[in-house]
Amino acid sequence: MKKVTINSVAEYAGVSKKTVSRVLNNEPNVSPATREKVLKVFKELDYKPNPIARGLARNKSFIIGCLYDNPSKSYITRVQSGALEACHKFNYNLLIHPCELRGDELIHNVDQLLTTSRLDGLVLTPPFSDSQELIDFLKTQNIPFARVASALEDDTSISVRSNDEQGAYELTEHLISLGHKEIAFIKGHQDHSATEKRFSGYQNALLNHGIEFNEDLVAQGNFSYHSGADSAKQILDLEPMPTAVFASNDYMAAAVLKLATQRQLRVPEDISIAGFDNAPIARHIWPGLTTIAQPVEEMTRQAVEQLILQISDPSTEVYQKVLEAKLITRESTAEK
Amino acid sequence: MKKVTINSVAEYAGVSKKTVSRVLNNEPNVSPATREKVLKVFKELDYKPNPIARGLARNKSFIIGCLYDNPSKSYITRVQSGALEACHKFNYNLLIHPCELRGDELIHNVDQLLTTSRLDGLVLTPPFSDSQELIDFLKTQNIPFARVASALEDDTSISVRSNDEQGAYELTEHLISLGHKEIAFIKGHQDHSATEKRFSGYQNALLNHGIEFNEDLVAQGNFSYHSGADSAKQILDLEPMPTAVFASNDYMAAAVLKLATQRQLRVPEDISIAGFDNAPIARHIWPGLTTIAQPVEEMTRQAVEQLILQISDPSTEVYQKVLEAKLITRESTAEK
DNA sequence: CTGAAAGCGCTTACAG
DNA sequence: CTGAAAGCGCTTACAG
Repeated sequence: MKKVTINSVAEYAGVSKKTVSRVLNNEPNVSPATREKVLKVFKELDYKPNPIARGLARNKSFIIGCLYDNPSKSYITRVQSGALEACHKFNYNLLIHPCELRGDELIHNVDQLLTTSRLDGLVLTPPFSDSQELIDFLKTQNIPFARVASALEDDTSISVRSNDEQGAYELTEHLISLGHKEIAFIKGHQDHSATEKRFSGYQNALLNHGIEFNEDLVAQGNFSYHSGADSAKQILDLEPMPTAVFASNDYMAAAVLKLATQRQLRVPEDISIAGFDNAPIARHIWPGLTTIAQPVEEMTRQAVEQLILQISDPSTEVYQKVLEAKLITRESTAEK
Repeated sequence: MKKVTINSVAEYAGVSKKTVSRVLNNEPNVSPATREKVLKVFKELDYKPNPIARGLARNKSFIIGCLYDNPSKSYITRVQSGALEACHKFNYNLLIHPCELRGDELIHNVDQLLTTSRLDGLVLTPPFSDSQELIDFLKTQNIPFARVASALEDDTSISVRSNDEQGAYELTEHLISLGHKEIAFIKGHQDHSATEKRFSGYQNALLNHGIEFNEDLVAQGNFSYHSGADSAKQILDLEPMPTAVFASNDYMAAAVLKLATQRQLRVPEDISIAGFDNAPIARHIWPGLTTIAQPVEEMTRQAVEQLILQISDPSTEVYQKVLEAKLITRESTAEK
């Protein structure tokens, strides 16, 4: 079976390969008759243009790379789903690249990625979207990128995030409105900018409602279930035990719920528990978790869509957007 | 900033571009001195070979595509993680392609994928690894592929799966050994071959222990949490209520657990619940789920590794492997 | 050990 | 409306 190329098609159809190319790319300036003829030959020979040859000639790959390193698997799944939606809309494909490294290693690793596969652009998710070093590197390499959920101020690059601080503020206010005053807090991963944002939302809500901030009620997690379990132990061992726990994501909140249940505590009667993200697990456990819905898919979808627009036309205005986060109340929180 | 190509390097170093190419690819037949010289120029000019040009010349892309359509997000995450491990080991990258379509649409969609991005190979996960139609298509296209968790008999293509039937048998036997006789079963998605395998493991265990199979105890799920919730309702409404429930995956088992808890049933005292897969959720909920550990990452890792070996050398023997599944007992099952 | 030529399968820029 | 030429940045096959 011989390979079918633009040359075989041209020969078979009795036209030049430039004409074939024109038909292929739906360009004007081809008479309807020849266009018909060429299209017919495409079918007869089952011709498939070679994307690599196209890529070389046009200096494009139609592939977007997605960089991530996140202990929450569901976050990654949602990121991918949003990214894929945007990619497929424009006939791009998505290459995934988890990276566990920091500093020099990170730059080297990304450099390697760009050397192995030519990518038209990169979408950065936390914590990479907050890495100034990486961003500077990408700029020197002249490779377009978009940031998701980044708190970095940089109006020269695409950024879509959600309002973490406001979300945390609302959730804390919700707990306060239920009569809670001793509200423990579990922080997220230190490298993620969302961690500080959520923490200050919590602190500000306390402040504005005249509740004194108590450092003893704060535990350091890293967004993983495991870290939530450690923090849960620390918090549930406090005397007196807080009446509510606000974890910076749903996985950690689920860990608190598990330990509380194991200790025969009733949730929410004995203790209220809330999370953040509205990950699937928030509704898969009993009681369902009160949480903040963060539009992860939508953030990523918009970021990638804008990235592709910018690739097509570098003069496109740099898109910067903040989406709303909203409170979802379920059974895990109740009046004190 | 001018682009640095093999030509600029050759010119700058005062050698032919073939020599540069040799150094680039670590080929022999270059004197140590010239090799040194060229390597130095690489650094000075910060030369990065263009992967697309290489791809065109060698007819390779160093990209593997991963096809999936699975309601279980954690399954996908595990598949990706195994696939990535193998890819990175050989300097390949991974492109992900979820596909929701069946029949003609599916073939067309995959055809489109291959037209947009040249892929060196494809790894098929359930239910695609069981689609004879897709497999036939890929064979006509001459594109290498590997099947994960497929029950299809085809010794001409790479296949790595785990022993679903044996796993289900062991889990059922575990429940029987605890004194259970009315064991409900929730089936998985009809398009997945694992569904029938697990079901027959369950049936055979009953048979071999002299327990009559009762169709009323069987519910049809599709591996999603939602379908598990529907099946749970059906099962827990039975009179008399079964004393144990075996769901074909952990998500569905989690849904049973949630409904049981909502109904004030104590697990495992009032009813034992077990799943399959050993997904993260199995240990994130309370009580933890007894389940069957399926080596999803390892299956995919081996499949992709073999795929890459076959791409490098088509004469490589076709790899076919069945991995063991093993019982993990947690708190959700107990003596009747 | 080294290199000149041809080619991978397309597109771009130009000419008619 | 159509095409011949050159080029994208590499590698392969061959010659010396």
